[in-house]
Amino acid sequence: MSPSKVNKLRLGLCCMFAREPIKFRTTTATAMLRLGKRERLARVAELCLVNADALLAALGYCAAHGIGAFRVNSQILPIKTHPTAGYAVAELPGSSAIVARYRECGAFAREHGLRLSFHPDQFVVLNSPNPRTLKHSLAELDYQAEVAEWIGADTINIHGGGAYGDKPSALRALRANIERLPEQVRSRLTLENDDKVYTPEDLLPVCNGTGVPLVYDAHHHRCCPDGSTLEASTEAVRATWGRREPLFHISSPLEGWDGPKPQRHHDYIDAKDFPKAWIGWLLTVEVEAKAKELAVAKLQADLADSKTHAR
DNA sequence: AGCGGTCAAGTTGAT
DNA sequence: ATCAACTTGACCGCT
Repeated sequence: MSPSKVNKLRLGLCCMFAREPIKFRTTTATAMLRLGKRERLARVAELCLVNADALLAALGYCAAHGIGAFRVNSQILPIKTHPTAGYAVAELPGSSAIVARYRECGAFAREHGLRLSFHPDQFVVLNSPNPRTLKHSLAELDYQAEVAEWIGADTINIHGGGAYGDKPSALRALRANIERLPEQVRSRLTLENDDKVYTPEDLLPVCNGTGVPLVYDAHHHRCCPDGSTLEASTEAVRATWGRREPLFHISSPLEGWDGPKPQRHHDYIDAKDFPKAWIGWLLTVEVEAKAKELAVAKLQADLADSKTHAR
């Protein structure tokens, strides 16, 4: 295979660094609510600005080390949607400088061809029957879409949510709620197969029906299989992206595939776990491994190695 | 500086 | 019933 084919594939780093001294800060709602509103907003504004600087540093690291994508931490604006300690960006002292700093991150990413994504955490459940959970989920998506617009992130990736004992019904609820999303969220939204409820085959009809692409996680598919092979799912999933560059996830099991909890992530990626069917395509693969940038570097080297040493 | 308790939130499955 | 797992331990107040 030619080097140019391999080089179409870019690896992504998720949220944080293991060794490199680049840190994102956060706080707790409890601590902030001990303060008066004025002081609270000042403290939060400081963290938002510090995190913008950290993001710029993170992007600089990626650009310098051939890492083509970076996933942004959900707490980059700390406690943004908390019911009582949350805030609007415009309330923060120096808000225009904060936004300007994030837009600088966006400009840097664009100049260096870096792809940015968000992955709202487990509390964002678009098919929850609990109206408060749904409302909060929508608020969280709005917030992440706001920052995504500043920095030019093209994906906000979530899981299918709960099954609530009736998958077809839960999937209908998911689809209905996707269709009601505001454009700035929906245009970036993606769904990902998870490790215990929703497989690619479960989600593909929702994706094909709504135009929301599917983020294919090979590790989750191995933990929670359906009737489809990795190769067939790769093809079906790729089609949900249309002309956009697909985004996939890779990780390796902490204690092997036969260990007690194969869904737990290892520090590094075992090159044998990296699907050969993914090599040679224009594709982003986010590396979910605890050793973070060290794991990306190792996988870069292993993939380059498998290219030069004929199998 | 180091340490232990705490932290906003949902859902599932293992124990 | 409790708890760990999930993209990830980090923060805070105390000593």
